[in-house]
Amino acid sequence: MNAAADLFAIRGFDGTSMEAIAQRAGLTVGALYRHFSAKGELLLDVVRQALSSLPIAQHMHVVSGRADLLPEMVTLYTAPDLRRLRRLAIELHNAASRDRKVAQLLREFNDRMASDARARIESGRRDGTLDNNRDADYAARFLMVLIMGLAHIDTLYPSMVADSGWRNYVMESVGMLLGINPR
Amino acid sequence: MNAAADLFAIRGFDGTSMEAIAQRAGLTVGALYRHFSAKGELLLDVVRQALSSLPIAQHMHVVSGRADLLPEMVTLYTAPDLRRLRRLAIELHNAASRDRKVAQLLREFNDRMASDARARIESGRRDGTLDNNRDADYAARFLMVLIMGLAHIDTLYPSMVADSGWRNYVMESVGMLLGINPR
Amino acid sequence: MNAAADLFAIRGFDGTSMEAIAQRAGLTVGALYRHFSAKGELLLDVVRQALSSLPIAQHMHVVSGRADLLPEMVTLYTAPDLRRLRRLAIELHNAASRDRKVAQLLREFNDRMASDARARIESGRRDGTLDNNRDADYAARFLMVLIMGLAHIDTLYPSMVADSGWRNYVMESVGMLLGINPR
Amino acid sequence: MNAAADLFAIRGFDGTSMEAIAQRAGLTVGALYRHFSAKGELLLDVVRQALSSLPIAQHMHVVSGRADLLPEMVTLYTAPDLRRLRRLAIELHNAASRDRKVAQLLREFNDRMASDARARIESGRRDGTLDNNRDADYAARFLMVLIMGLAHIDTLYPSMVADSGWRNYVMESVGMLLGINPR
DNA sequence: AATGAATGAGGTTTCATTCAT
DNA sequence: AATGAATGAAACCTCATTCAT
Repeated sequence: MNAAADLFAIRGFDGTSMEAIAQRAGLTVGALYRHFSAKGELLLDVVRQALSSLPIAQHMHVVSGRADLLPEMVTLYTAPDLRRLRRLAIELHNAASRDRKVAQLLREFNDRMASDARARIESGRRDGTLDNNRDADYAARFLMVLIMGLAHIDTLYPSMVADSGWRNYVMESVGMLLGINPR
Repeated sequence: MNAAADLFAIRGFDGTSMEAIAQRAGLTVGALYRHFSAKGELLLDVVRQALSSLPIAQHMHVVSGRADLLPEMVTLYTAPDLRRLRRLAIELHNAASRDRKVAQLLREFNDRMASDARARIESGRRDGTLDNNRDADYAARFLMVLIMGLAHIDTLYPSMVADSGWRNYVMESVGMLLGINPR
Repeated sequence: MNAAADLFAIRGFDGTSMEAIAQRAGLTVGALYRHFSAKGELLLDVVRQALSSLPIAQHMHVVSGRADLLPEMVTLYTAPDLRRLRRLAIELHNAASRDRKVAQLLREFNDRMASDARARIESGRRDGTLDNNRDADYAARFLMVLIMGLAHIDTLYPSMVADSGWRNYVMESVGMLLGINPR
Repeated sequence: MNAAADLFAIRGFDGTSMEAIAQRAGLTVGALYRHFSAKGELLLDVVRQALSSLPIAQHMHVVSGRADLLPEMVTLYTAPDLRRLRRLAIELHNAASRDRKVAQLLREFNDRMASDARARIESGRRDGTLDNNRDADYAARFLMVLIMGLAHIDTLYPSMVADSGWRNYVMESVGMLLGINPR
């Protein structure tokens, strides 16, 4: 599964052969088929694992409720060492537009993430961390959209990946959008 | 080329056969090869045409300089009838991560777009349309990132596509980020 | 198609690879797929051709109506040089029990054959060639069943294939069953 | 072995995997190989068992010598609940045309059956049950051929399977062929 | 005795590309 | 310029068989 995730991220689903996955995993193709009934099934499993290992998903479980962490959570996606993760995220969307099941998994995941973000925003407003009355649901989804955009940073502006000024700009922008109160 | 663009958007580059393209274009495979020396070449041409037909590119040529149009330009990407365009944009990024030449085309295009946006922002500041001192270059790129995120709206939140509240939210947010002055 | 028919008869459908068919036909596998969309389709076409080339089918078109030819028509199936045809007939039944479409083709064909035989029997009774009142429909089907049994002669009793006494016995038996009048 | 016989009858030899047999038998592939050295060996054993469980074979042992039972013995093969048996019989012939050893088993079996039938016919003539001078050996083999034809009744004329008029017709015909005296 | 993961060879199918016509 | 049959190299998948446990 690790091998598959790697290759799907590097070469895409269509560009990755079962042979290649098997080789990278140190097995034969037949062996692969004992564990995954089809290539599509393997993708599905990779998707499931990838989604739950995504930084936002991790955050959601570990640190609950705090709104002031949202800017950091978004900015996380620009980290230089997450390049593969970004590719995989895009690949997921790609697969989703071709495969019903992947699409559903993705939709469920995104809804869950948006829900969490929204809850944080609403709680932030109650405790005064946030000072902004714009629709919380839209705000939450806007953040997710932004994250998805950031996943393309490597092809859009490769030079930004290592640019700390850019990271600050992103954080600040998210803060503005949500209306985070200075300290 | 139109047929190819359609199919690349719907099924992806790998998922589209030369046979299928020929059929949709109303000719045969052999004829296709008289015009394009290889499938990759065809992709490149499709990319070139697609990039120049993208709404931003159009805007750039037609209406120059005005900063207050930026929110609209971004929001354009959420229109229900541009679904195929969004798919194609993503597919381009996909191709770029596999193909050097596509990657270069895309980089050049994005740089041009960011330049234009930046010029608008700077001009907006001079004439008072914008009231904001944050880095203009980052701002321009941020908009491009956002547009790319919006290209994923169909898989992220299909229900938002026809939601006019959402469109307003996006416009408003872009306005906030740029510091557009209420006229 | 000829190559396929040969091989299906010799090794059966499952035992015949597209590679083998291509080789025998002097082509490559890919070329085969330009003409037949799948192995099953090829089988179907072979079946169609085989059915219409079957001796009974030929007889039906050429010599119509005469009842006194029925014994010969049945006995035909024991001829030494029709071994491949017998194998193919059995293979058809085999395929029919696995594949819906083949089953339907076969059913339609058998019904047509039985109809023809029945018409001959009824006409034979009217003109006095046959002297027997047993149900004509059952009689016609019984002949078809018998033919199918004779298709197994090579595995049942290989030595009978070249035995002219046996051929006479079969003809005589069919005559008895139908009540053919000694001229 | 029972599981194997079932599956061979339903899906054919080639269409049945060792995995499937193991599963249906409630064990694993490895276990299967402890009992049968190869798939072909398993087939051979299934064939042996199937042949000895065939109705004729049973009859032969239980009720010996009587000629007047022959029509019933033949007609037995049209019973609605013997569908699987008919499929298996055909499958045996199929296997025989591919596998030497199966072919030999089948030949021996058929010779034994024909011998028995012939003995009954000859004894029937001596005791006056049968009134017919045609060659007893041919007659016996003709019955076997007929039985084989009846094995195809499900694909030839499915509607006949439950038709009691048809059963009578078959019995009567066999009676005629053998010259059974109305008691 | 039994398990079930692993192998390796083979099967069907697809497809970019070529080429005689 | 166009056709469409043909090629050859892959791709996905299956399966009889083996073998460490």
